[in-house]
Amino acid sequence: MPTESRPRAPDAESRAERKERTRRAILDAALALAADSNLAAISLRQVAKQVGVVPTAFYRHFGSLELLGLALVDESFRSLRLMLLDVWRHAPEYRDFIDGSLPIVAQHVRENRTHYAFIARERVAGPPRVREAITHEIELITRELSTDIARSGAAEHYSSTDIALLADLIVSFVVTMAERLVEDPDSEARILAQARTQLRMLLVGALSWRSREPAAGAEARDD
Amino acid sequence: MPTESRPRAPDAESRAERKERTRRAILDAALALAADSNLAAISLRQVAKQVGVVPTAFYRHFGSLELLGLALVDESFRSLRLMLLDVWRHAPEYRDFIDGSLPIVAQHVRENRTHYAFIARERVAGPPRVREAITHEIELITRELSTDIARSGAAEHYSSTDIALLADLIVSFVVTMAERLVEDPDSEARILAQARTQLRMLLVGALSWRSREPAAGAEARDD
DNA sequence: CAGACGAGTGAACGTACGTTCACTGGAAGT
DNA sequence: ACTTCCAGTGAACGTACGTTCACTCGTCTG
Repeated sequence: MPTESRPRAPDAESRAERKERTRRAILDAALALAADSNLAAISLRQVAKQVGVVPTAFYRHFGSLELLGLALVDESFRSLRLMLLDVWRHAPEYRDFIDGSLPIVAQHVRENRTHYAFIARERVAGPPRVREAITHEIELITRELSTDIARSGAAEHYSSTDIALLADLIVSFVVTMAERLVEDPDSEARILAQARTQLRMLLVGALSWRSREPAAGAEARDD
Repeated sequence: MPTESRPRAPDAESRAERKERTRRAILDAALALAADSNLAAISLRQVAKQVGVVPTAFYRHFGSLELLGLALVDESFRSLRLMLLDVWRHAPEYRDFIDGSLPIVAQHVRENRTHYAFIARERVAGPPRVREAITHEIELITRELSTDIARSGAAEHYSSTDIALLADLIVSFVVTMAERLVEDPDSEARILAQARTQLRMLLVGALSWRSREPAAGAEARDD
């Protein structure tokens, strides 16, 4: 039996399509409102008004504002992880890692500014469940970076716990950098240039801190 | 002429004293409410209720919630700077710097948890003016750390701009650490131990990243 | 001692909030 | 064709919000 018995109108949307469209509109409206600086906790009614729908309709899609927040966290980190997969795949060498990865991260922040603004805000000021979800996602990324560092063999003389600490150091720094890019998008070039130098300070030093002789590429610097 | 013409009751407060007491109570109540996880923007009425005063009385002390926020930022950073002065005075050597300074910072966070929680939250989620004030204060601290690093001669082969970047790296890291201490006070020991190692990774490496031979104390490590 | 001052009061305003409930009307299922 | 389903409606609820205003009444001042 066919799913739709009367596919008369070719440009018409199915009921499921319309629902998904409204759901997306709610997510986007929530992001847009979260990007505005006023409130950390966004208002259900504001979201509904922006979507052009009555407040009650919200509950057809999300049981509460908190669940909407969790959905946004999920969505934000899904795209972020895709980006990171791409970064790590194309970064076998550390000199390349910094110069190659930072612009990709910056581009992703630029193209998903509302997501990052939401995450940055809710990470410290959101409802507890949302905060926990964000913290957990960042921990997962740190863990993945740890295994990636270990697999790359860049830190042979590191214990596994020290590798984890190094990964945490890098992730924390990038989180801070992303926050700055969100806060002041016009200064992207300056923020990136500074972060490039700082990450090099951090990595070149950290990768040689336990060894007596410099690690591979540690003393290579030409500018 | 005496300020008080009839000092009859010895335990009675002057009008100015009572006003100051209420002002302090408002500041404390606002901090206590900001420590709770619910709202980034605290409510004037909640503050008044906690103080045990009618909402209108608030305006005798602060023109708006934003001005109250700015007062709290001021107060928080005043005590923070006093602590930092103490830290920097007793840290002429870098090995000592880490082991000596981190516990002091941790103690200060522990003893002023509500202040730090307020700053951490409002830094990214507060009203724009409050956010700017916090950013500015942190920049001032970074600048002071820069001059302190330069004066100490620890980074002779650094350009002044690179010293500023190093200082920013350190301050950003400590801000992140403070946020974690606020979020999870029970893990203070673990957070501190990890931060100790990470700061050593960062500093030992960074201080030698431009020089061919290791900087003073860079290779000293015994655990 | 008498008047000015000013911290705190109490009522009232308009607005916005989250959530509930019964409902409508068109698409989906049979 | 007839029924079921369900995204969206609209009114209503109780509560909380920031801000205003005229006021009290103890303290300070001249």
